[in-house]
Parts: sequence; C-alpha cells; structure tokens
Amino acid sequence: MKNLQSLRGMIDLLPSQAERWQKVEALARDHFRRAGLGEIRTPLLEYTELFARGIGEATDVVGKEMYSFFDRGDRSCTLRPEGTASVVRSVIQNGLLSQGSQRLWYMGPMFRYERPQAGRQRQFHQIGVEFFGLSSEMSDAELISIAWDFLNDLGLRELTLEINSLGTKEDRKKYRQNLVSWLEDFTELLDEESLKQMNQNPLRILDSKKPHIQKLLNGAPKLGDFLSNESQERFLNIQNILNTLEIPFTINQKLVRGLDYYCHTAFEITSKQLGAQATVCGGGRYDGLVEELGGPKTPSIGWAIGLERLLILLNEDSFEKQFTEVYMVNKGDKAQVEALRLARDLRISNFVVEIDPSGSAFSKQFKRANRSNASWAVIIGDQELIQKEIRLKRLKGEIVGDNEYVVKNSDLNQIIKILRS
RNA sequence: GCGGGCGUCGCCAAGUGGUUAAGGCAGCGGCUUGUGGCGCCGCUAUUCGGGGGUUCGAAUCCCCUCGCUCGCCCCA
Repeated sequence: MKNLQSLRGMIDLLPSQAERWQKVEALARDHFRRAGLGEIRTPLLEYTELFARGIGEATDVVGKEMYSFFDRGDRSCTLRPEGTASVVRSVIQNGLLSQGSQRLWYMGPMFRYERPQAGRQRQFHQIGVEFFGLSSEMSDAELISIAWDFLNDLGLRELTLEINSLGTKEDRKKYRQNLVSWLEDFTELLDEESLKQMNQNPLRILDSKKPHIQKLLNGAPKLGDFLSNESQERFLNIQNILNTLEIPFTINQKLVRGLDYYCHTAFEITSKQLGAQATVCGGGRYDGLVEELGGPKTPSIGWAIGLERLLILLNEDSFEKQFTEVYMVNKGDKAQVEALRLARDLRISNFVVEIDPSGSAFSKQFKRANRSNASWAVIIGDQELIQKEIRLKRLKGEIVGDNEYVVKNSDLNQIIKILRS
C-alpha cells in the first residue's frame, strides 16, 4: 500500500521550526498589545459568496484559487483565501461598528489552490491588522508603522517600503480610460496575457514583470497625474507623516495591488532575499468594502504579512534554541517513578526538565544527558532510593573531580539551591 | 493551468547496464553489570518515489505516473 502523504502545498511544521514560529508570533502579539489592538478570530470556513463579493469575482484569487465545496446542506463553502473579508463580515455581523472605531489583528492559516513555489504554499499563514472607522492620514501612517516596527524588531533589514495612492474610484476610472486608449495604439506589442488584462483589469498591466512591457509603460500615462486634488493632498500628507516618523519609503506609481477593494493608500514591504515572491507585507485602504458587504459606510485600512516568507528571511539569523536545564538520569522501577515525581516538582519551580525514558545503562543515559546540552544531571537509582538521597552532577565546564553533590532526604529546597548555583 | 530542474536509509550522499547498493551524520547496542563529553567495535536500504517495458542481466536505457523544487500567472 502506498504511503500516506500530506496534500500538495500543505506542509508539517516540525519542532525545530515550530519554535521559530512561536517566537515570531509572540513578538507580533506583543507589538499588537502595545499598540492597543484587539484580536479577532474568525472561522476558517465561510460561505463562498463572502469572498466572491468581497474580493472580487474577476480576481484570480476568486476565479481560480479557492478551495470550495458543497456541504451536506448543499451550500457552497470556501476555506478562507485571505483574512480581510472574514473580518469585515464578522465586524458587521457582531455590530462592532456601532461601538466606535475598531483596531483589530488576526493570525492564522489561509488557503489558495496554486502551484507551490518559494515562499508560497497552498496552506499558508498570515498575520493581519485592520482598522475600521478611521479615515485620517494619521491612521494610515500608524497602520504602516505597526508593520514596519514589527519587522524591524525581528531584526530584518534590507526591507523596502513602497507606497502609492490609487485615489478614489472616480480617479481610477479616469485613469483607466486614459491608459486603455493609450495602450490601444500598442496592441501589437502586448502579449496575450496583457491583452486579456486590458479588458478585465488594465491597471494590473502596470506591475507586469515582463521587461518589454515595462519598457513600453515608461511612456504611458501616470496614475499620479489623474488623482484629484484631495487625493493628491491626502497622499502628500501621508508621505510627510512617514518622513517625520523616519520610516523610509519609496513611491512606486506602478504599485496597484490585485484585489478589487483597494483605494487611496496602497503599500508593500518587499525583500530582495525572497526570489520571485518578494512581498512580505501588503496592504491598503478599502473604504468601500464594508458597505459592499452590507454594513454601514466605513473607512477601513489593513495589511497582511505572509508568515512563511517572513520565516524564510529569518532562517539566516540564529535563533536562541530552547534548551534542557536538568536531565533526569534514572534506573529501576521505583526509582523511575521517584525521578518523575522530582521532575514534576522541578518543572513547577520553572526548570526545563527532561527525563530519560529508556531505563538503559547509566553510561548511555549520561551520554544523552550530555547531548541534551543540560547543565545538570539529576541521578536517581536503586542506591539513592535505599540511601534516601539524590545526586546532582554538574555537566558543564571542566571536570575537576568534585562536581557531584549529594542531597539527603530528597530535600527539594536544597536541590533547587544547588541547581541555581 | 503552463514551462525548467530533481527524486538512492531519518538527513547528506557515491554509484551511469554485470555477481553481496560505498561512505558520512543521526539512532540503537557493546567495550564501561551505576556515571557524560574522546576513542574503538557492531547493528540499521532483499532495494534505488511508484507502475510498466527493453535486456541473459537495470538504481543505471525507454514509456507512463506520482512527488519535490524553481519560474510564469497571481499574491502574503
């Protein structure tokens, strides 16, 4: 029989990696706590319609990347491909918007049916932040700063923050018409992909990776020239605030982002170390989405960080590995139980304690104790049981003979005192 | 969905048609019947991702298939 395997693009996180994830997650939580954000946890499964309406029928995410199926009641359900739509649904459904502005974060797995490659899995993980009911330039800058500070605190350098303004729906409509009519003079230079995009979502041609398209676009009309005065002023204000906060950024007029709901501010944080999928963090303003999904008109902005990509960047750095402090060497039926009892007591006193499970020869157990990198071996065997004593042996440092201590009557305080010395 | 590269033990690998598929790491056992870090010895792939074919003979050649990986599309 063939061996069972995980699904393509869905990977196991083994202990050595999981430790790194925990550290990243803990740091994120700490940043969010200090920024006064509230956590929101939404289901992994939603009605398909939520994503179809929220993300946009024309996007690839909805068009060809969703994990959808019919449940036993014949309802179309979908594993969430991103976080924003679910959060918006929840915030509407639970009436949070009538309680004033909301500043929220979430963390968890997302699902997209795509070919896996570097920095892309079918089940992947995002950390995201969403602000609702805040429209000022300040809130845009604060939101960006939360992402920036978190990434910096992780020790990541070599990151680039790119920002752009997509303006209002009307701004974009004007620009779109101009761009399309300009492109129509060059249809013979466009490839099949770009021609298709020209009809469906022409702005997306802007971030094409093909060199000849980019060369052509140098002469194309610029989005920035079509922003209304208000939109331009808004964009300038945000730049000023970012400058004041000393958050370095570059303006990328071709940054459009794929999902339908964005307006005004769009931004990305990228790293050159990532290969083709270089975006670590992406986000923007989506003032129309809440209304689109049946809620009150609510200005909103958010970002998401891809954890897999973050972890790739962090793999270069050395993490402080969790290590065992005390290794319990034990032999004999009764002695093993005593060892377990003492291990529990020491764990209650906050020691990291590993207990040898093998019952094999002491020399073997000491070898493992040494390999575990523990500072101490605690020895309980039949002899100790008879003598009512416990031996502690210091494993690190020079062997100078007297590195063993005997504690009478299993005196826990005495043991702890020696272990802490 | 489309292209390129790759699949030999838990990990890293040698082997490119000929009798028993190197080696290293890790693991387990012993030298050392209760004391580690070094050392030495032994054990761990009837089988080379899977299936079919060619051949007297295949991990090695051919076909199909699965998986991994990098890129395109798209996105975090």
